[in-house]
Amino acid sequence: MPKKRMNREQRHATMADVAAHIGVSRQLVGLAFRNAPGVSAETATKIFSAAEEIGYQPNLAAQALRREGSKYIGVAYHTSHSSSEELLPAIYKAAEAHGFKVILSAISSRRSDQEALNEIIGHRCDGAILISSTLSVAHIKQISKALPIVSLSRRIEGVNCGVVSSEGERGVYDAVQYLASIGHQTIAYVDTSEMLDHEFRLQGYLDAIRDRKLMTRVVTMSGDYIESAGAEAAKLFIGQGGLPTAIVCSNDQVALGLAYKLQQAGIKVPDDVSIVGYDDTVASLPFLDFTTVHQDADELAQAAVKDLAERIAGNISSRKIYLTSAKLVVRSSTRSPRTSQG
Amino acid sequence: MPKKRMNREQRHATMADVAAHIGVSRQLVGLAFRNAPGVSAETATKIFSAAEEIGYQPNLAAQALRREGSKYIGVAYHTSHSSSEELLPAIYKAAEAHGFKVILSAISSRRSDQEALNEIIGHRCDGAILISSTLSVAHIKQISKALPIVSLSRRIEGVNCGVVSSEGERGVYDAVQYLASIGHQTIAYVDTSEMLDHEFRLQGYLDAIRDRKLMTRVVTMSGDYIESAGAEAAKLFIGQGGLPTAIVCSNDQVALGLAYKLQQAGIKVPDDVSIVGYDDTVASLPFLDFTTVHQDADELAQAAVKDLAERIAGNISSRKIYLTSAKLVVRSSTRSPRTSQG
DNA sequence: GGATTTCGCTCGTCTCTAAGG
DNA sequence: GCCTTAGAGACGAGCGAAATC
Repeated sequence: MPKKRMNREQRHATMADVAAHIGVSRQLVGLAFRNAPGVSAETATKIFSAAEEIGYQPNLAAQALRREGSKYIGVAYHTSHSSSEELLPAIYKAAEAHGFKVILSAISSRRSDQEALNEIIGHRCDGAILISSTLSVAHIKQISKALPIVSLSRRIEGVNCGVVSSEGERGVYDAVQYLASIGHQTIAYVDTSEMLDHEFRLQGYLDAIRDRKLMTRVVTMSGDYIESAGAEAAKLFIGQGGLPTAIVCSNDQVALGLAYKLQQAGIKVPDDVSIVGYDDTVASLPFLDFTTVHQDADELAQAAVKDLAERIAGNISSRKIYLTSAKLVVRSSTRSPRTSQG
Repeated sequence: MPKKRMNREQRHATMADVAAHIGVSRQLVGLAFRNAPGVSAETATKIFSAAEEIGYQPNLAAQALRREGSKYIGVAYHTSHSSSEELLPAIYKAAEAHGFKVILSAISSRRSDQEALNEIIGHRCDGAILISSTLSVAHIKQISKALPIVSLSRRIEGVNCGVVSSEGERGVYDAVQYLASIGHQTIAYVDTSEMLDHEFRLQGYLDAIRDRKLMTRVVTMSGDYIESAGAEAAKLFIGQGGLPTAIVCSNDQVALGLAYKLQQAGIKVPDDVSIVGYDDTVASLPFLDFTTVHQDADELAQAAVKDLAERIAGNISSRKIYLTSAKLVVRSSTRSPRTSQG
């Protein structure tokens, strides 16, 4: 004897409940919640206070189903990337400003990009932001036919989607120029080949070194954990004897691993060696206070959401790339090199 | 002249499309996708391959709307907590095993617990897991009337919800006992008063110190960033002269900040001072290799999801607490103290 | 007649009953 | 009995059109 319906107390309130509570039609409640014109101010207040009283919250599934667009933006991101800490809140905010809600879909070693994307499609998101996605170009190309896509932190080519990334070549270039300007002659770079878009940051290093007519010294790492990549790099620098006076890293986590390991070996930062990171995530922690290249989460998020919103509206359909600012922030992990003595 | 309907190509495929494609009824497709009995194996394969071909993905909104239960579990979590990295994938997995999908809802300085929860309610999740929620007891109490709740990493009292947390008192107790057993006499503890459930870990320290008849030395920090709390604690230890031979921290991030700052001051870990963390997040990074207390993300996630699933099924309605294992993992940040010399 | 309110159909799926091969 | 279809009524809200004051 299955009961047809839960009793009133136990189920969630609906528009009809709100309407019945104050004796108006369900549709009128709907208009009020959509801020549609045609609801008198007086009635609106009555409706909202009644909704509050009985604890009404709009059913998002019903809205998404009925609307022509779901008004959702799907965001696929890696739980293990520290940059998400800043990025996700920024995306929430930017999405809200454009009238979208956010559906997060996590990627991890146990949950593939594809699974994350399927969930986004299942929710009928109007568009998706893929953060640091490693899906193949062909695959993203195919997906982008069904759904507007923005690739964040990966400058994918050959796909008609939005591409948003910080201008790594500029940021690293500036960092190297700065180091050279305060007297550094041997400036090394720690490259992490598995990191997306690593090549642009590396290029910035190479360009600056060329312009300054210095010697390049690039250490390329491929570790899983990026902090560990920095630590491994430290071993190489120590082992090879000639320690450079400055080291630029492809990201903050690498810089942390590097600095930690160097200091453990009795090499002081910045006294013996200057270190520069990238991203301004952990670098901004007061006890580290690393010089780094700041990429602004809000700027990235706003560019991504704005482009996506326009794609959803049908105003863009070709590839478009946005490079957001990458600004050198000088803190206490860098200083002029010691004047070499005897 | 607004068009009533997008043309077939541009909208997402539905069950009806799949059915039409192979000339069966829409209902049969529904049965197949629900793995309901009454579909021949042959037909099932035809249906699934047709679905694949035309790119059909079930509309989650429609499912959630129609079903008695949405089969969603909402998870509210802080983007800035590193423990989420492991926990979220573990929750996805556990939820799937119980037939639930996961809806993530981020909490940050720009998005309150309340907003996160409203989204979860809006999706009509059947239950919610609140990770490290700082909502008031009264508030959670109220929410738990509308929705089964599990509090993860916060041992909330006075609310009829599931409570899952690692057995911090045991883990820290074991850590201190271990340090004492290898010869340490002065063992300090860094407490972070703003961290949820910090008191249980502290209690483990106090109990072990009492049992070993040693002196307590607790440094209580209240910083925003927990790595910074560790760094600040380092300053205190250095300033106060008498450095302990071992320091136990309330979590790994504190241990990292502490170790970094101590080494910067020329104090070697573990030669001069042994350090123990808690959580086994960053502690497991190879270059750190900190001794720590491991709390198992899968164990936490499974306990949380299982309890929640039973609450949803109506089998539990009172408060129930699960303490998951907290195991000391000895790595290279601890060793016997130097024998003191004149 | 303009502001306010209501009607009626619809989104895609589930679920139930009844019945056909 | 097996597998399959038909038909119909939800679920909760959106939205164009019609009705009311």
